[in-house]
Amino acid sequence: MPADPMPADPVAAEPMTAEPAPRPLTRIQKRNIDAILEAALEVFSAQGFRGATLDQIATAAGLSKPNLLYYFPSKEAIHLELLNSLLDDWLAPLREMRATGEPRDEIMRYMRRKLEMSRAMPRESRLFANEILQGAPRMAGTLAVDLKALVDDKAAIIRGWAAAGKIAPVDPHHLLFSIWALTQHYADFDVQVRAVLGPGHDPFAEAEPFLDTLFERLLRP
Amino acid sequence: MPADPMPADPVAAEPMTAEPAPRPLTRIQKRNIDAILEAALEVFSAQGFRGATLDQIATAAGLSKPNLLYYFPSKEAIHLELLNSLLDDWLAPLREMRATGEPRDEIMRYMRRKLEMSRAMPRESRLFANEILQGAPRMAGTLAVDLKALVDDKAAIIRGWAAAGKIAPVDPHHLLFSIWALTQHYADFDVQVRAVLGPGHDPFAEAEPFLDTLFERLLRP
DNA sequence: CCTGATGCTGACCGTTCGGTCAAACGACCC
DNA sequence: GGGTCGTTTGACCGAACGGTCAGCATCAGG
Repeated sequence: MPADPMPADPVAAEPMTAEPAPRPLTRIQKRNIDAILEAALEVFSAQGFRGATLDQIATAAGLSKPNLLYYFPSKEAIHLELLNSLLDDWLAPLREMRATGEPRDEIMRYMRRKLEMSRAMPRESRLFANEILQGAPRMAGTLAVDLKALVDDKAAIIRGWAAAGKIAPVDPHHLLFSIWALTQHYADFDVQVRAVLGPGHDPFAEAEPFLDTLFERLLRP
Repeated sequence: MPADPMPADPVAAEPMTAEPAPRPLTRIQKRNIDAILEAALEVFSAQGFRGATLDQIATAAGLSKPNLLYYFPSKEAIHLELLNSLLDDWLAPLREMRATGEPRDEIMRYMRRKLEMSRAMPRESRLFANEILQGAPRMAGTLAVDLKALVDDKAAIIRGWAAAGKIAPVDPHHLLFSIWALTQHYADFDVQVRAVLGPGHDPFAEAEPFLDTLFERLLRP
C-alpha cells in the first residue's frame, strides 16, 4: 500500500500551501487533461453549464465518460477549473495598462487588444458571458474582490489622466464597461451580427476602424 | 362529440389564415397563460432554456406541472411563444426611428429608449442574450430575415443622414451594434457591473450621462 | 339542478444525466 | 515473466426531467 492513496485528483494539487508531494504530471495525464479542458471549453461555451453533458465533453475529448471522471471529480470541477485557469488570460490586457504610458495610447491599445481577444478567443468570451448571464453563481466572489480591485486600480489611473487633461473627463468605470461591452459583443452575439450584416462581411475587420473612431472621439480632450 | 376536438392548444390559434373558429379565451385561460408566460420569462431568463425545468416554471406560475402542460404542449412551445411575443416589443424602439426626424435626436432618442428598456426589462434582455449566445437555434431565421430587413432599412436612413452631413460619417450597422452592445450590457451583465462598482451605485443612472456623451461625440459632424 | 365542456391532479412512464465500481488493461521496472 | 501502478471501460445506479393519462373537480348555460 503506497503512502499516497492516489488516484486522488491529478489536477488542482498545485498552487496551494505546503503540500506533501506536488507529484509531477504524467505525459498521459497532461495530454488527457488538456484534451478535457479543450473539449469542455468547446461544449460549455456553446451550450452553457446546464446544457452541456459529460458525454458530449468526453466524446469531444476522445475519452469515455468514466475515464473523464478519472481525471476530474465532477462536471462542476471541470467548469470551475476552466473558469479559474482562463480568467487570468482574460484579464491580462487590462493588467498591462500602465500609468506611465501615453494615456490615449494605453486605452486605445487596451481596446484593440480586447477586440483581438474577442476575435481569437470567442469561446472564452462566451464561457464568461454564460456564467455572468446566469448571475455568476461560481464567480460572484472573484468578481467582487479580484476584478473589482483590478478595475478600481486602473480606474484611478484613468481618473488621473482625465484630471491632468490628457483625455476627456469621462467616468473611468463606465469607460471600461463600454470597452468590454463593445468588444465582447462581437464574440458573444456573433450569430446575430453575422445574420444582420449578411454574407460577405468580416465583422471584426469592420469593427476595428469603427471602434477606433468611437473611442478617439470620446477620449479627445 | 363536438365539432372542434378541444382542448387543442388554447394559444397560438389567433393571427393565422382563415381558421374555422378563433374561439375567444376564457377568463381562466387568459389568467393562467399570462401567469405561465410571466413565470417562464423569469425562469428562462435566469437559467437559460436547458437550465430551466417545467417544475420551476409551474411552481412560479402557481400551477401543477400537468396543468401547465394543459395550456402549452411542451417546454419548447412556451419558450418559442415567449421569444416570438416579446420580439416585437423588443424591436419597437428601432421601428420608431423616423427618417423625417432630426437625425441626432432620432439616434439619441433610440439609444436612450434602449437603455431604458434594459433598465425596465432586464429579463427580456437576458432571454434574448441567452438565445443568441447559444447560437440562436430557434431564431436564426427570424434574425436573418426580419431583423436584417429592419436594420438594413434603418441603416439606409442613417447612411443618408451621414451623406447629408447631418451626423458624422459612421458605419450605420456598427453604430446600431454599438447601441445594442452598450445598453444591453447593463442588463445582461448586471451582476458584473454591480460587483465592480460596489454597493451604493445605480449603474443605469450613471450610464445615461456617459452614453449621452459618448454618442454625442461620436455623431457630431 | 342537470349537463357538457373546461379545468385540474396524482400517479406513472421512458429517457437522460451525473456519477460509481469492480474488473481488466497496459506500460514499465525489477 | 511477474509484480505494480497508472489507466481504461462496461455495466450499473439513483435522481431529475419532460411528458402522458385516466379520472376527478369545477364552472357556465339552460
